[in-house]
Amino acid sequence: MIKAVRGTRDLLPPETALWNFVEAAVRDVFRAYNFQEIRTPIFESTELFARGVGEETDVVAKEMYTWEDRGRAESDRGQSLTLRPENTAGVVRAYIEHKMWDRGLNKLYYIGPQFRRERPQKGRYRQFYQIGAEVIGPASAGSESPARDAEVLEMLSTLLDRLGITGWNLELNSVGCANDRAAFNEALRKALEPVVGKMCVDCQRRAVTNPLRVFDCKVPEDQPIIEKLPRISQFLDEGCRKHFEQVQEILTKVGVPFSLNDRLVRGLDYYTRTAFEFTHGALGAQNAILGGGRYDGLSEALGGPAAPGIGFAIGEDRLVMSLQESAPAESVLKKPDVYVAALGEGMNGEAARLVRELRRHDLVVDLGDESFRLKKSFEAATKAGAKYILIVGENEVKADAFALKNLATGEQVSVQRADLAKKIRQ
RNA sequence: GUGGGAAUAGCUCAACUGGUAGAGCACCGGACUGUGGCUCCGACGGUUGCGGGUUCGAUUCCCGUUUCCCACCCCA
Repeated sequence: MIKAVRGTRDLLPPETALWNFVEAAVRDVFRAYNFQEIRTPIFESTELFARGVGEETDVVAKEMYTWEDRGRAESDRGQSLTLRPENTAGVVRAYIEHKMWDRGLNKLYYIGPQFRRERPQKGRYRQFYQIGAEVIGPASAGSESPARDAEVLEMLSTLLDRLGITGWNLELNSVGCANDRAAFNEALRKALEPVVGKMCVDCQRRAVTNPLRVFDCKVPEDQPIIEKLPRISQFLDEGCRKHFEQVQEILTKVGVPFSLNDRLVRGLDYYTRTAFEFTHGALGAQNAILGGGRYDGLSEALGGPAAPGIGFAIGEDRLVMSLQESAPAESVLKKPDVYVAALGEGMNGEAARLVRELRRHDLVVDLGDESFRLKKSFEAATKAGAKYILIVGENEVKADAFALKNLATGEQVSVQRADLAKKIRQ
C-alpha cells in the first residue's frame, strides 16, 4: 500500500470543517483590518531563503527541501529550487519584484502550506500550514510605526478570541536593530566565555554558533548562570527603546494582555525590534501557536529598497489542534437541511428536478436513489444529520405535493412544490 | 539529527510463561414490500506494519526496517 509520506497527512472530513471554520474566521477578521490576500509560489529560488532567512539558521542549514532543477537547454545550468519553509521571504520578494512601494503601505495576508524536513512529532509536520500577515512599505507610509506593531498584535488577540481559544499568552520582547544586536552579541560572548564551561553541552554549542539561543535553554542547572547574562533590553538604542515602549503603551490602552519576556529570541535572522510569540498550554512541547516580529532590514538584504515591516505566522495545524478541545469538528459542520428520498422506479428524475430547485434556494440538500427502500432512506437521512426528509414517490408526483417530515420532531406534512423551500427553511 | 515507547478488523482495544486471532462500535443485509433513531438476528471484515532469524509451532522471543507517539533539538 502506498501511504502518505513521513510528516505529511491527509485532512479528512469532518475535520476539514474545522479548517474551513478557522480560515473563514481569519478572512473575516483580517478584512476588518483591511488586509488583502497575497499568493506566492510554493517553490522559490534557494537563494531567496539563504539570503532572507539566513544561511546559518537551522531552517536553511538543515531543514529545506532543495533540488537542482533542469536547465532549459543542455548547455544551461540548472537552478537550485526550494520548497518554501516559510512565507515572509516570498512576500518580500514579491514586494520588491512588483515595486509594491508604489502602493504605499501594504497589508497582506496568506494561507498555505510550508515545508520543513524536521523529525515529525505532535504539532510538527513536514508539510504544515501557516496563516500569516505582513505589513510592509516605505517608512514614509508608516510601516515603521509602533502603531503597526500594536495593530497586528491586537488583530491577533481578536482572532484568537473570535475563534474561542482561551488560555493564550502573548510574550513580547524587543531584539533591537542590527547595531544593538551586534553590540549585544559581543557582550554576550564576553559574558559567556568564563562561565560556558559549567553549562550544558547544548549551551556550549550555542555559545559558539548562536549565543542568543542560550536563552532558550531549559536545563535547571544553567538557569542561575543565564539569569546573570546581559539582556538585549540593556543594549537597545534610544530609537528602539522608545519604539518598544510605544508598542506596549498602545497595547495597554486597547486592553491586550501581554507579558514581557526578555529571553524570547527568534530563530530566523531577519527579525528586528519587536518580537513576539503566542503560546497555548495544551499543545505539548510545540506550545507556540504563532510567532512573528519586525524585519526592518529584510528588503535590503534581498536587494530591495528600505522597507520596514512586521508580520507573523500562525501554525494552522496547532491552531486547529488547540481548537479541537473547545469546538469539535462536528459542531461547525453544516448539516443538510433536507434529505430527498426518491421512492420507486422512475423517481430519480423527478427527485433530481426537485433537488435542483431546492438547491437554487441555497438549501443544503442530500439526494438518495430510487433503488433505496424507504427505511434505508430514513436511515441515510438520519445518519447525514438532515433536518427534514422529503419523499418523492408516485403519489407525491401525481399530486405535486410532497411528504415532508421533520426528523427530530416526527411531524409530517404534505407540502405543495412551490412552498417547499420556504417550509424547509423555517 | 539524538533518546525512549508503540504498531493486532474501518475505529477503540483483548488474546496467560510461545500453541495457530476475539469483543464492542461502525459498515452491509434481514425481522419491517411507503416511515428513521430503540431492539433482535445474520453476514462481512486480518498476509497481527514490513523483511529476516530462533522454534515442531511466533501476535508473543531476537535482529533489521518503516511509520506514529513522547522528549531533545528547532520552530509555527
